[in-house]
Amino acid sequence: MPTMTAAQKRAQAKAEYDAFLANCPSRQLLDRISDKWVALVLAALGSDCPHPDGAGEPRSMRYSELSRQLAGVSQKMLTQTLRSLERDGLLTRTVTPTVPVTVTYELTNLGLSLHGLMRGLKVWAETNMDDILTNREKYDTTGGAT
Amino acid sequence: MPTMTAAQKRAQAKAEYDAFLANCPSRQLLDRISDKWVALVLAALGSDCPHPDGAGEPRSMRYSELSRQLAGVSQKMLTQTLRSLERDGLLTRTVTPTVPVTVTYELTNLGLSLHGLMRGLKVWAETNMDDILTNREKYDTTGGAT
DNA sequence: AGTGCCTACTTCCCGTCGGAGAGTTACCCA
DNA sequence: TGGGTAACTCTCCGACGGGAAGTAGGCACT
Repeated sequence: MPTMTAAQKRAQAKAEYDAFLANCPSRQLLDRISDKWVALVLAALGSDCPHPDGAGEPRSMRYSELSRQLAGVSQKMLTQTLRSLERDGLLTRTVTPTVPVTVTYELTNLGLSLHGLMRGLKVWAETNMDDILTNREKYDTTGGAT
Repeated sequence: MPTMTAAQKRAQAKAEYDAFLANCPSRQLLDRISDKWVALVLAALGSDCPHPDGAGEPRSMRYSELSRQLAGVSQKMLTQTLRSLERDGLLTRTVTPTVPVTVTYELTNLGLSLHGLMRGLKVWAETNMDDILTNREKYDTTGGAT
């Protein structure tokens, strides 16, 4: 690939994002979205469960609502996760000056496109839990006691 | 849930797996698969790229091969990740007593079912990298300097 | 015989990250 | 003035990940 304009190079670079490479930006992105709380936040911010096949529409949720739904998340991690997702443009943060201030979060279109995958992960985990548990038992019994 | 056989309880538990609950086993599973290295290992252990639309067949790879492909992974994390994936029955570990011992890893059917999702994540990251980068710039410029 | 090397780990040290929980701000109402 | 609530923010600390060096054991070369 010798003679090439900058634009062409850029276009090719875009096409060549490869998360397998340590220094590729997409690696950092994959790292960020490969996160328990990111997955759960994105899964939560779609419809609850009405459309198991379709992706589901974005659903705006309040901070406290998310905190309740994602049982066990610390406030620190929830805030931190939401901030990074907002920064990446996956969701929007809206402050409404009500009695005590109300903050709502809602998926953007970009976020919605990830939502499908994340919901897929969640569903996969719930679906294959039994198999996994069985495999673990087998592994621990068979190979565990060397 | 008073009178119930163990089998009934198990059946109900299966139906009620919900990764949103902190104490649900599927939460732990989601936590485990929401991992940078897990995602990359699973993505790597499918065909390289020949069938961008189809999932791709499982491809057995050697330890050193994985180590090379997943640039930047520490041996410790690679071993650790592979072990946990083996324990969960997502891949098989095969030791061949060749010159220096050769260890190959290959996806099981269960692993293959996750492979699709992981590849999806990786592709998503590579595809939307530009948007994300743009959003970050915008965010850092707009909201960064309060 | 001894030295070296190769693969696939394992061990140790240490910096960073996540969890727990208390504190803070801002506003309204009694 | 005191209390209550939502959405954080701060602090401490233990656990986890990365880097690098050490290990096993079998062949190959000198």
